[in-house]
Amino acid sequence: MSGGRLASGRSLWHAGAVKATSSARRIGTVDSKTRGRILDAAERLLLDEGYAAVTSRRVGAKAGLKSQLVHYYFRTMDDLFVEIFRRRAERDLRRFERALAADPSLRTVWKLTTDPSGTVFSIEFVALANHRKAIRAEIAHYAERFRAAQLKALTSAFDKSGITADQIAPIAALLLMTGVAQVLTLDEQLGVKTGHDETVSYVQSAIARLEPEEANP
Amino acid sequence: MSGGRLASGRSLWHAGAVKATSSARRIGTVDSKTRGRILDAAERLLLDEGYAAVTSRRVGAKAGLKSQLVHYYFRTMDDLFVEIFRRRAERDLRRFERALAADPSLRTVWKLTTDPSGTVFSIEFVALANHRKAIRAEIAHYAERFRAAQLKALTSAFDKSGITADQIAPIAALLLMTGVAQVLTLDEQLGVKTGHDETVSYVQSAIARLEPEEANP
DNA sequence: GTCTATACTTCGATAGAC
DNA sequence: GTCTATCGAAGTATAGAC
Repeated sequence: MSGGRLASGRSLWHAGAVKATSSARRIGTVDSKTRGRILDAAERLLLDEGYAAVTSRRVGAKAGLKSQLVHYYFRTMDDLFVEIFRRRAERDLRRFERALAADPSLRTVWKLTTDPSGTVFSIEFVALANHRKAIRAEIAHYAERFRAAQLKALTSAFDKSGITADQIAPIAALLLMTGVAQVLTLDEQLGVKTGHDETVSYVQSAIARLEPEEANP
Repeated sequence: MSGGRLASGRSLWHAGAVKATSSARRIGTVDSKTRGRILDAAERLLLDEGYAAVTSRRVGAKAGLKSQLVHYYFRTMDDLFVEIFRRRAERDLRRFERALAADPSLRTVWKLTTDPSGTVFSIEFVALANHRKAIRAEIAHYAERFRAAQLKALTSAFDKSGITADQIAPIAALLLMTGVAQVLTLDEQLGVKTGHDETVSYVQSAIARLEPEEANP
């Protein structure tokens, strides 16, 4: 077939000679509107077709720009990936904190955890992180932050509902919910739905048992 | 950087002109020893560096063969991917059935489910399936078979231990275990371990509660 | 800030000799 | 069954004009 990108590019697979010293190469400002469009296009591409589809040429095309502009705003494609991830993670983190501040309950955590696009996003990045060190570090960092935020909310929800540690520890409940959400989403991507209804209703009844109804439906 | 492969290749990303009719191109026999070596090398590469590292050239190098031999044994790279998957899935499936025939218990299912290489393998393929139709179909097929085999074992284990459906349905228990195993493995790949000990011991005690000790430790 | 042009690398795939 | 040779496409990245 044709050439491509994912197998050896200077910056993509090995570290590459970074030429740390000289290099007067110009880089666009972070608050540029064009830069935002590039990130939008790249994120869409990532979600729809996987990280392998995120090439400077395709991103440029999707954004209606010359592919070279991608290189103007991002020194390497790794930089672009890290930025896509950071931007999205930061946004989701805020959304999370806002929702949990408004209603710190088990069911809110469950609702947020089962957002499919969030899972697709993180699966794609875990696969990507599998072989790109710079990206792995970034993801690990946000994974910890996410878990901390969720744990905090879950802990306060447990306190409120009087759930004790000998029933289940908040952190265990969190990993359980995260895991279930992940399998369900992955399955769905494949078109597999065996047992989904039973599992969802099990989780929901477990939540209802631990955290009896109070106000919202 | 350099060229590469994963972004547009004729057969990799779009369907490509398959030229279904003519094409007298020769293909090696399925029982060839060389073919096996190619599959071994490709599987290792996939596990260690991700699917993007599986190119005909790199596979050839890893197997100590000319890359063209990869094309001799596999018409397209998609064919190679499907074969890697099929071979491994079939092997795991047999291993599964053997282990569960010997000891059809909840804890055996848990032990098998938490094999990290199995999870890494399937994550990699789910990411791959995200944008390759032919592969997705294959994975979905095996996912169903796996689940069926596991479910059968779990159902018989539940019967044996007298676990009833109003505690938890076998299929729900299966998805729960699969999900937890997935999160744990993914986390570990990133170097994140927050809450793992608590979660593992929760699962183990849940298993012990549902399925009281009998013989093996 | 954006564009044209271009260097260089790797990829998938095939043809044809041995 | 394996090798040499080669095509054509796509990728990352840079230089330099506008």
